Amino acid sequence: MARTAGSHSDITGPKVRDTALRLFARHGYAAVSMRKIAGEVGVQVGALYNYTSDKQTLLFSLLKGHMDELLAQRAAHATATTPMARLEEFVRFHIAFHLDRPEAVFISYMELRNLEPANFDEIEALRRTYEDELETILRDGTAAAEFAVPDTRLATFAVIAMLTGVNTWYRAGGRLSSADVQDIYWNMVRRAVAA
Amino acid sequence: MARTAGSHSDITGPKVRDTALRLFARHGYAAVSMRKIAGEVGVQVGALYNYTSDKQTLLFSLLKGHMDELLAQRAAHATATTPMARLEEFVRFHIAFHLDRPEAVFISYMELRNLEPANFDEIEALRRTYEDELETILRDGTAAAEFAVPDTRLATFAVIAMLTGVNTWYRAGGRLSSADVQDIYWNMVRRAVAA
DNA sequence: TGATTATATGAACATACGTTCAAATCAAGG
DNA sequence: CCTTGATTTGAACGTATGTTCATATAATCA
Repeated sequence: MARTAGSHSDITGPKVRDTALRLFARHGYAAVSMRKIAGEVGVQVGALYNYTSDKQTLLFSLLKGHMDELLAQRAAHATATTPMARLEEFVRFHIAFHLDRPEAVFISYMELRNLEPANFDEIEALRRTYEDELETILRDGTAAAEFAVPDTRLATFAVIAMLTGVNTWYRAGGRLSSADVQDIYWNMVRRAVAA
Repeated sequence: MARTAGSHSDITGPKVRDTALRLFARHGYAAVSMRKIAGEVGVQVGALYNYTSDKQTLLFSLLKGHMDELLAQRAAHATATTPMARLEEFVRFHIAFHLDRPEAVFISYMELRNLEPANFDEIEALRRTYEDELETILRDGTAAAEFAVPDTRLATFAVIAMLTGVNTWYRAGGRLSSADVQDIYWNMVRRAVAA
């Protein structure tokens, strides 16, 4: 017996995960059937259930994996000390990370509403943790008079929306590199919040 | 015979449209069945087809109506002359308009991928028209040395993403009014682009 | 090789989908 | 009141959905 156990211990086959990620991003969770995923993997639909307990768990697992990696990589890259340097680091990290995995980013806010409540709450808590890192930077910088931000919570939302928006237009291989985009956006963010 | 004619002339019943808008925004186009819409309207599913030729046309009609109103209202509110004043006017208009109809805004970029190609192209053209208005302002201001924007196309995307992001957190009746939000965001936008 | 375990198949299940249409109901005017 | 036309019903259509499971195949290791 190899059927996957409870939802906490799915070790979904990577090919199933990759295929589901791509199809969910392209057509949306509700519009992609388990049979479509199986077809792209090259397998009959029943075989998918050796790798996930159900479709909802597959979606949740993709979003959870994405958020876990976001927080892990962010922790690994946070080394600066002054608010200004920390903000620049955050901006560059956010753009680089998000441009590297557009599909995971896309479904991670597009398919949130298709999560069952408990799963939704778990993903939202992780997102909140990430946003709080930026807010802390903005608050520290404001306290140190490096930034002039009247409302740190709003500024956090504004900066994150602006940065994540890059994914709506950026295409790898286009006129600009990730580093180019980072330079331009960092310039705008800095001027928007600097004292 | 009263069945709706071709998709160009649907005069969908307002209650059907309102219900569909709300359900599509809450659960997503693919997850909402015609039977669910009918149930909320208080009618059997067959009756819906007196008001729309099919489900896809219903979605398209909602998005088209939203974009048409966006462009019409924008045209009615564009009166300023200097780049700085025009930018402020655009920022305040965008926030006010979007905060007023969060559900229409939500489905208008969330359900784009569920449009058939021809319908998608039509909505995208309207969106592009709107974005071009902002880009023109940024270019004029840069030429007049009022703004310092290295890449007007990127700055356009950045500003629009930042402004539209308001809809992800704003809730009517909360701590801030639409005017408060406009003040705070205009302050950030101005500093991000000003020379 | 033979036994054991891990995967894959193919068919079935109950349910849901978008759409159509004859028949029933309703609204308005003469 | 009766006719005419607009609207709604209720049932049916073919197809698709997520999930299960006995059976068959493939891989692993003694």
